[in-house]
Amino acid sequence: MRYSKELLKGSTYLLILSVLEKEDLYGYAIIRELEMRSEHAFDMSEGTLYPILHALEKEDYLEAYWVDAGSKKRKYYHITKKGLKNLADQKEEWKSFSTSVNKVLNFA
Amino acid sequence: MRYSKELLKGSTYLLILSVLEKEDLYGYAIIRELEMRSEHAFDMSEGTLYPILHALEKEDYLEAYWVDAGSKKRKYYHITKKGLKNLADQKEEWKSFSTSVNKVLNFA
DNA sequence: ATGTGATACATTGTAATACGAGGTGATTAT
DNA sequence: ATAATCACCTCGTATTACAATGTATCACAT
Repeated sequence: MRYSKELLKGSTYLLILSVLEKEDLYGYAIIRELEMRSEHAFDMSEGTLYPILHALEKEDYLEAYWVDAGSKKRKYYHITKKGLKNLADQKEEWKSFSTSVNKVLNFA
Repeated sequence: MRYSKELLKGSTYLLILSVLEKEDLYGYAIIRELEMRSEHAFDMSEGTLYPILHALEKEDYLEAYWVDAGSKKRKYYHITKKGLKNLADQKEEWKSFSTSVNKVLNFA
């Protein structure tokens, strides 16, 4: 990560759901997509991603299905209605949060 | 806090140093100042603030001195040169971080 | 005078977080 | 052949923020 991991805390769920908003992706591809969109600011480790995907699935924000790619197996994740709702909420929260930080920093 | 505490993680050091950039303040006043600047978005608890102040002092980002206010004692904190440098770095990091999040969210 | 809320400092235990380290196995490029 | 990449996973650890709790003073109303 280009950022101190501390600063990143709390935004990973948002980032992952956001990447899955428009298309289903499997774990490894999510990492690549995040790298691309953030221009390598967010190079998430697998040890971070997989547990979060499992947690999001458990909360019914994501649904998983396996797809055969030759002899390899990929686990695709699809965002649910509940997940979309949560994503919208988290986006709002992010906007509000960053606005508040900027106020404190006098960037307003 | 108006935000999930998770989202806030990692920005508290930045927020506190930022409040002390222009003037010395004591713990309780830092909380009030943060509340004011953020329009009550950040209502930091004392259990969060004091340990962080001690940590910032230990790292020589802050210097503390006691001031008598009647029979009450207030512990004022002054930001050091090293602290100002760190604050500048953290501000840059914050700008860069929020830009990257916005890229991923397609707010760009 | 008594109690309540605000002021002002502090510590301790706990849950959540992100990640490094480690593991398995297949595929592709050198 | 063998190194790198792809693709999944788990476990242990350090860090974080906070609720809970404690001490003591002060202002103000009852």
